[in-house]
Amino acid sequence: MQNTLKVAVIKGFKEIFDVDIDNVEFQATKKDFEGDITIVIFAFLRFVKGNPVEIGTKLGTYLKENVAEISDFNVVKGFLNLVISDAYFISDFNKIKDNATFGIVEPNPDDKAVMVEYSSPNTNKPLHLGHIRNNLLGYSVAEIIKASGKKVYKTQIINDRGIHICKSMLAWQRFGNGETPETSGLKGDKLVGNYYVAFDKAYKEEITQLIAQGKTEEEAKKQAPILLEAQQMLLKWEAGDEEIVSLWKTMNEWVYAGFNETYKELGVDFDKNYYESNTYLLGKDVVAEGLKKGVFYKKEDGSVWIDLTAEGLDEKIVLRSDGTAVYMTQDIGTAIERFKDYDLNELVYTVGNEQDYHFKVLFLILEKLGFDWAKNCYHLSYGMVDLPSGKMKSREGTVVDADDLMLEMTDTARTISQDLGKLEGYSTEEKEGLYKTIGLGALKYYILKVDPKKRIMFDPEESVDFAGNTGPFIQYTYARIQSILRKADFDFSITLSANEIALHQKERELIKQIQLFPEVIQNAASNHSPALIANFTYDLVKEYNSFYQTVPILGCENEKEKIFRTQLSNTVAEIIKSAFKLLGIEVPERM
RNA sequence: GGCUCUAUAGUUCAAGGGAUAGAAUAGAAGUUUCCUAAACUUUUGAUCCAGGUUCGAGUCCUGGUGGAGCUACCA
Repeated sequence: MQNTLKVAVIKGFKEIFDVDIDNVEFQATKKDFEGDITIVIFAFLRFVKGNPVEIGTKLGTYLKENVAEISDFNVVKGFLNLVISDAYFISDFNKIKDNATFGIVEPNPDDKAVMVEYSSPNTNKPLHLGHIRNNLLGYSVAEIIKASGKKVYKTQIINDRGIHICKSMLAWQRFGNGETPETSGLKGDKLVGNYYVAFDKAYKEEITQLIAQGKTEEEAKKQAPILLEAQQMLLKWEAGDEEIVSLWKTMNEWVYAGFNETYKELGVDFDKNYYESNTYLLGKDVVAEGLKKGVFYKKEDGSVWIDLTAEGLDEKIVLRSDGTAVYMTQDIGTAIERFKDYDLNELVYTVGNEQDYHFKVLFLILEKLGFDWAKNCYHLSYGMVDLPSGKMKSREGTVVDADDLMLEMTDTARTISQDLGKLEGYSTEEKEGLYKTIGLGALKYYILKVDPKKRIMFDPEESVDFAGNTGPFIQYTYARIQSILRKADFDFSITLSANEIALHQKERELIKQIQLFPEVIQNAASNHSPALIANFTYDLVKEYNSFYQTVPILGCENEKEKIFRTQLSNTVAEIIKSAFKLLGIEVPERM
């Protein structure tokens, strides 16, 4: 429609005013004014001198005469509001209702793919609320990009090596008495996490002792025997010590089993896992090459650096003086590896905003090394999840555990559902599945509706609601529509033409909202923002509920209107379902 | 100190440089003979401050102020 109008407007300006307009911008007409689509005349004042109202009137008259779909117009100040004919809306809606994948673009198999990295946990502790935001965002963005017509690979890099896992291993050796997930009944990640905490406790005790013996705090922190032992263990691991490597493998397997449970509950998945134990040596040869090319330089002590002061950043180390890799080295190597492994065009990193600087530097380095895909790397940066009690700190035990939180949400959904008592005739199993759908729907929607780069204040006690702009509110609308469809004992699949029905105002509004869906998906994909999908869906539901309360659907006496309104309901439900799928949220048939 | 992000109703979130800044929640008042009241309708209430650019600024620019993060030969 916009394209048709654009051509007509350009032609109109040429014929009426004899000027060439390069671009025309449209916006949806505000609800308080009559019309469907609006052209802002002010924007043309630099081409055509004169009174905006006069220009708008002339253009409106021209469009009404020359564009079949424009049935009327009005001009308010500098705004030309165009009224689009019912016939256009009805014929467009008929196309949408028969299109099962409306808004979703199939990927072209020949196109290069997008890789989305998210989650990327450490193997020394369970997933927490921060990981939930990361996982939900990464998964949803991957699904949205897929729906926008690109092939997508979901990946995570598992940080399975380093001093942190040695700490858990050491504590387990010392205090564990051979405890396993089986003997303790604990999830593997929880078990290993407990030993990480145990290490920290023992470490702190040793520090206190050393300080009592007269050391400074700094000395004590560096000299605590348990820490030195953990560092020894890391060296042994790097040397391939059989006993250490075997323990490392065992404990990591426990953690992976635990993570997989959490991922499954959360509804996220991955196409490929990268393990840091395999990738931590990558990147060194690239640094060597870069050194030859003069991208990097070497200091007297042998460490390698890049000077980014010309770009307004600092100098950054890329290789230690002992020749070992740092985080940046690995990331350089891993990025290159990924572009070798897959036919990629774009790489998205879902990582918290505390690493904004790191990724800015990383992308800049890749660009300087001459990789032209560097400009297609994107850091999907998101804000922290804050608790009323302050920042989450794993060492202080002030974290909200991912599994616990999901359980809590399901419990809340159960309580509310039971109070409402609407699920008679459902088996216990079906009910439990539904509580999970609703509870997780609330959690996911709550987190995804917020602009990723903003921080979220999360109050576990009360912040996740079931009324208002929430997941369950939208799920409820879907379930209600399913109820209508179950009761519709007539054939609502037949297609009605424009001369058979006249549109009610609420139906026009609803169709306009429905038509936006494909554009919203594209926008959400290019902005990497699930929040756009969430807020669109909420607007759609608001519009539908208003329609639902205003005009009778099954109770409508006019048979054709009844059919049309049922079709509208069905289409709204289909879009809710598609949109929520992109957010990783399920929709219930009943609730 | 330097760099980055952020600031909108009491609270949680919206607003592609466009019209009278929208929702939700909390507060006040109402609506169930049709389809699920987890709904709907009405109502009170906000752009951190000072400049600038523009026909037009919550949005862009400059300078403040508040909040957060980064500024490791940790990851």
